[in-house]
Amino acid sequence: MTRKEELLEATYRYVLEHGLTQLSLRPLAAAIGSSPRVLVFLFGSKEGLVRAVLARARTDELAALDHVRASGDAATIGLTTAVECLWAWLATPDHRPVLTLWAESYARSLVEPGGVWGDFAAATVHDWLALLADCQPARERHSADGSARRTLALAVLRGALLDLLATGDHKRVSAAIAHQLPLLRPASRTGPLPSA
Amino acid sequence: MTRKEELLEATYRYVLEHGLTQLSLRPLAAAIGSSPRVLVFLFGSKEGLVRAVLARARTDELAALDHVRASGDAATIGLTTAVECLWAWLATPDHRPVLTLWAESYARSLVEPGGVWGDFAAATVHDWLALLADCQPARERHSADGSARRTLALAVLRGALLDLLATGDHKRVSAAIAHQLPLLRPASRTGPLPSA
DNA sequence: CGTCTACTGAAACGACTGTTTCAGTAGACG
DNA sequence: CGTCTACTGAAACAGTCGTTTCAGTAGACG
Repeated sequence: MTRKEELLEATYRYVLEHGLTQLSLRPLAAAIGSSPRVLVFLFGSKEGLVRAVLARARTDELAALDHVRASGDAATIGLTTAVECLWAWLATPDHRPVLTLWAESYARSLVEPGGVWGDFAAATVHDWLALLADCQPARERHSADGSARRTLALAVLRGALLDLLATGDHKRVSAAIAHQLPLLRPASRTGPLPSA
Repeated sequence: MTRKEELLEATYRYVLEHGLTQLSLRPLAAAIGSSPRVLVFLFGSKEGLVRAVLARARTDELAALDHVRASGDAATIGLTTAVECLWAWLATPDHRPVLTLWAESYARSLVEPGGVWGDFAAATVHDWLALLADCQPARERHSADGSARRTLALAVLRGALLDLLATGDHKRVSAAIAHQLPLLRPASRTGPLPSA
């Protein structure tokens, strides 16, 4: 592992604790045992460092998504199972820092669309919708109804995440997700079913 | 209207365009025709000004909530109508700046819980849950099931808002909300109903 | 040995930050 | 008129910011 990779990992850990929008080179360098000079030398500029951190965070996010894809042939598990699996990942306490960073980056890209943060918000919406589409049966996937239903599934997950990050009330929010799960079946079979 | 109120309104408009976390006194003062000296004199400090702006934004938010409460005796409209009404407000293009500011403040209070931003995120979750509880029938309101269902309603609204702010795809997101509406009826009557 | 490349510490640069100091101005009151 | 209070413009203060300059050090190669 090169020195650059080491410093990126250390910076990533620092950012998970202190946030990214107010990141400053001198306090960061002091905390991770480096210097502003070296950080700029290795990453080109502070902007380059921030980009690298965002890319590093994206690695974690994509890993979570791939974990869902790998939990069986995607198209067979359906939205319900996908949401269940994704929520299990989102609600894991260890993932809280990276999810807070995610929320911070999302909001930042809404306020300042251009520049370093770019279209982070739109990109992540697209990523997650693509995953959910992969989990839908082919016929449902390409229908307007299917588009609305995976959009709904994503909204429930994102909204529940915001609630959980703010209140920490795992029990209440997970109960809400549990409420929603049976309602994500194909439209022709909405409502309480005798079995799957 | 005092000079202080005028400057607060001008600052509020400026913040809706430029964001709040990166607010700086000199560019702000230049844009609204004042000076850093006067802003500090009137609001005590930059922190005092930020607090005043947050309180000003809260005024808009509470006005929207009261608008729902006033649209009929709250307890009689139910979660479905409440969500429908709230989404109409959230999806109004004119409200986009204040909602972006809301998302920014929400994320900021997650990253830095203490200080100026305080418990903004937790407080706003509580406000909205309280409104939704007001819209539930008394018996449902005090049940664990009712708590989960209004939590779910809030999550859908918040998640859909994040999607809309990032993509602007009003049609797709509103379709998702429309999908959810019939599913928010009391649990004993979940699923497609013959009528209300 | 000499030389070249990769890397890094210390310090300085200019631009910005919130805040304060100082010197007023404008208006009300006696 | 004098005086007092409320307000404000200009400038300076001390601090931090990202970045750059300069002067090296360490190691590889010939």
